[in-house]
Amino acid sequence: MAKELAKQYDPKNVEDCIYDFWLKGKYFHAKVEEGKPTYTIVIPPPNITGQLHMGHALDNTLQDILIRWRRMQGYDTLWLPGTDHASIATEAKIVEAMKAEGITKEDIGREAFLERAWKWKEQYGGRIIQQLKKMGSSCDWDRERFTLDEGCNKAVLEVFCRLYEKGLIYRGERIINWCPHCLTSISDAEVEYEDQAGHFWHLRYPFKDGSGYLELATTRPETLLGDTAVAVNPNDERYKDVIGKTVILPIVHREIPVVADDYVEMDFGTGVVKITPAHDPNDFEVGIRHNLPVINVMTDDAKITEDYPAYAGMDRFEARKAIVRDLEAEGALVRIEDYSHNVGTCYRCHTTVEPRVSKQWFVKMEPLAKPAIECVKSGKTRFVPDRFEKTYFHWMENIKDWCISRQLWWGHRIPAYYCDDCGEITVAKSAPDCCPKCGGKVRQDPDTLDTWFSSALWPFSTLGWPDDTPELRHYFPTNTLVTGYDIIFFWVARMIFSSCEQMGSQPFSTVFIHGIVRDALGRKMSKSLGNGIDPLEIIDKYGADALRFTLATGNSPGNDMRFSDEKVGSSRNFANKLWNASRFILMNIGDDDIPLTLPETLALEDKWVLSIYNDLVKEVTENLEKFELGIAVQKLYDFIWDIFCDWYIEIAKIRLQNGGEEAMNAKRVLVYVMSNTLKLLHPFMPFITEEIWQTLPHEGESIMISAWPVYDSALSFPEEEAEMERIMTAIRAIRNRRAEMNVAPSKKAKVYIATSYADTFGKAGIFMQRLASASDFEVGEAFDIEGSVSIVTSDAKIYIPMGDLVDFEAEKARLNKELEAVQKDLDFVNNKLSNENFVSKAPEAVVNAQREAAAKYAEKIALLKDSIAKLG
RNA sequence: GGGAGCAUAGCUCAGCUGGGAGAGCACCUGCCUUACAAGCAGGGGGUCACAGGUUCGAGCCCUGUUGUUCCCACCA
Repeated sequence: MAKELAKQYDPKNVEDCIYDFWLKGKYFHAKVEEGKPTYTIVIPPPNITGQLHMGHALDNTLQDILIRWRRMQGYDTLWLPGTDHASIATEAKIVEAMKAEGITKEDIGREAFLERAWKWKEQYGGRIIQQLKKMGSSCDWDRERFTLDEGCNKAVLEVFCRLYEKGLIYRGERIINWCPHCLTSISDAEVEYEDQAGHFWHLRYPFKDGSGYLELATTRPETLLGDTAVAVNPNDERYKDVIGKTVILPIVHREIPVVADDYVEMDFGTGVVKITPAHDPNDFEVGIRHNLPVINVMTDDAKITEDYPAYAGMDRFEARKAIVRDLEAEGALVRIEDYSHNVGTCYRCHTTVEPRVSKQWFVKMEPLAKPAIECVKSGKTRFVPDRFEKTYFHWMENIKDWCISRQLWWGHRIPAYYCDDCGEITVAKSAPDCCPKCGGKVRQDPDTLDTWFSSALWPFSTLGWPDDTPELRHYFPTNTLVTGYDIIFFWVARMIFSSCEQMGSQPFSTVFIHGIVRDALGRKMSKSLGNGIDPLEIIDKYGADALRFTLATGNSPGNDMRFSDEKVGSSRNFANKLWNASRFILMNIGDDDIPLTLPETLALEDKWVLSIYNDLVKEVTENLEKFELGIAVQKLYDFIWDIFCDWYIEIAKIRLQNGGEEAMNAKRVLVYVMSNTLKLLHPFMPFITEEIWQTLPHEGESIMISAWPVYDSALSFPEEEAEMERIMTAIRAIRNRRAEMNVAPSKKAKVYIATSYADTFGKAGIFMQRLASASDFEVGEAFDIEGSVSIVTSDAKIYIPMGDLVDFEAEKARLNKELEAVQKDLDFVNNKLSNENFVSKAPEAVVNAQREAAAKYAEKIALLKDSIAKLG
């Protein structure tokens, strides 16, 4: 039965085993129980290319805490897991692997490429799932999904067609962000702006009529090849006369007009701007307003086209140098100025994006944004912390159309079919045999959709939509979405508008936002810095519980946290503390049969610990409801370590040693408090709590399906709490005094307590022996002890005869010092109480508390004075 | 240019709706007190960034300042 347990807890022997036990019990599986309240979380699907990092570890710890807690509360709980196909990232990985073999995408063709991609997915896609299991994640693995699986594809096609029919998806030639490295368009959200040091090249564009020139500045001289106008502000007095004139583009020697447009700022630079509609979003708009030609001067990989033989084939930055040189030779270069400016880069590869005109598919956002804004404004979806709603609104209110087509193969293929004969475009869920208009041959659009298009449908596509499934009816809308603030735009916002549009309802009621996990120095963990900490290594070293506990403790909603090894170390110590507390209990109960209920007779200390435990239940539950996970876990830590271990167990030893019924009662309370506290801690530290709970007397198969404790007014004992507090104060005061005097714990001394709380202290004698090195103990109204140290608390005066150890002068000085301090306290409180305004305006409870404090201080002063007087 | 966060003990951070400041780590002292030295007991250490204001009362609310981090934005 009672096996010999190691002094130190070793998570390695425990965690995998317990996880298998949970899987075998099917405890993670959501059963779709009609009539039961539900609690649902869909996982932010990690990329199949990814390896578990601290961000995942935090995100999934928080989700698992919420899920486990709600499951114990009796909800029909679903945590739906899955992975994301991550089109750009995955395709890049496979292309790279092929490069090593010396082949390209084009060499093998689309089908063979996709075959490879799926193979890759089968091989590596499950890796991160295994890693999530190491964390203890209680996902319903029977319902694992993939953003590119059949069901998600069905949902994607449905949404695409619906939006197309409503006119909310269109195809058009627009200026988009192009990544010359990834060779695809990317959305606005996927552009990351970086401040880069660059230059301002001041150039001269001469008038055709020879009447001088216009001076302007550019940060990108190479785009000059595509200039089709020069613009000034219509209200700019300086240039009133040149509007409509013609200038000669340097180097190219093309004639281009001077146009007037409000876009030009008069007080910036010279007030003249070169207009390159094909390579600048603003210029593109200007071009439309003035009906300017659009001249694309670059290839897909950002090299100059054959149209400019002098620069053809040059990379854009190479071409820049060559063009500047030629400008200088031509006398068109005025000067070069240092200038730092914002440059857009690809979020994946950080290549400078090239704005480029091309034909792409777009989602018209404005009509979709409106209901999505309303969804949050009305409170159907709320953000925790709510300041992120501001971010969300700002983005939604200024949203532009979403470029959704990608020039990639790995992804959901756009369901648009073009007729080569008549040019008809057919958008349909399944490929038409021929053109519905002319019967001609059709071919499908080669492009795929932005990965986020399918992730946007995740909360309902994973539940079976567009089919009407029991899961969808039962679990949708979901409850909580847990994610980092860094993907509010990418994902959260898009799920909200997609759900509002397709489901007519919010996808989830709460968005619980967390920050990012930084390294010990506060730096973002990154591959290039090499400062990433591998969660799996941490688990290996300290255990998953310690990692989870650390992440939960550090969590304050929406805030970043720093991660360090030392923090996990103290979490591990806590796990060990828990382990040893349980060892102590197990050693004491031995083979005894311990009922799981509380005994009829409760001792003072029992009532005290139960009362505090009972409040803890209430507080932890409330904290969880408010997503204050870090506060909840801190309270559990304090209770377990300070209250239960340091005080209750120590005191319980007295009765345990006495044996008999007393001992049995103590055991029952120990088991009761311990196992119920384990339940409260279980969502945070699932493995060790299960392990201990199983070895303690228990009912049921697993702690993870046991009932979450509820507050019980029968366990509220405020009177006993106050009594214990008096005793504890006295014990602390004695310990303090002895420590100051450097008295070894082994040197026991008799303790006399003079107090008006004789009843209370009457019960404390044995505590004093155990916890305050008392050899003997006496309570009375007053004592007159020769050669003793006296200690004063607000409830009692304590004498400890120490004989020759006592230095009367020092003793007197100390007491006087203390008297002074207490007098100060009393003055402060009295000052408050004599303030008319305070007494009349402050709440009664606050005033009463101050009055009580004053009385205590006064009492203590009296006792101190008495002591001093006795010393002569 | 707009917006947001942060500033509390040597370090990392809590501090819920305003009622005399807390934890962990680190440090100092004493203890192997048979659950735990990954521990026990005790201790030192803070004009809560600065300046105003509201209030009987401000770490907390308001205004401004400074420092710092981040997000958004088309000034070529």
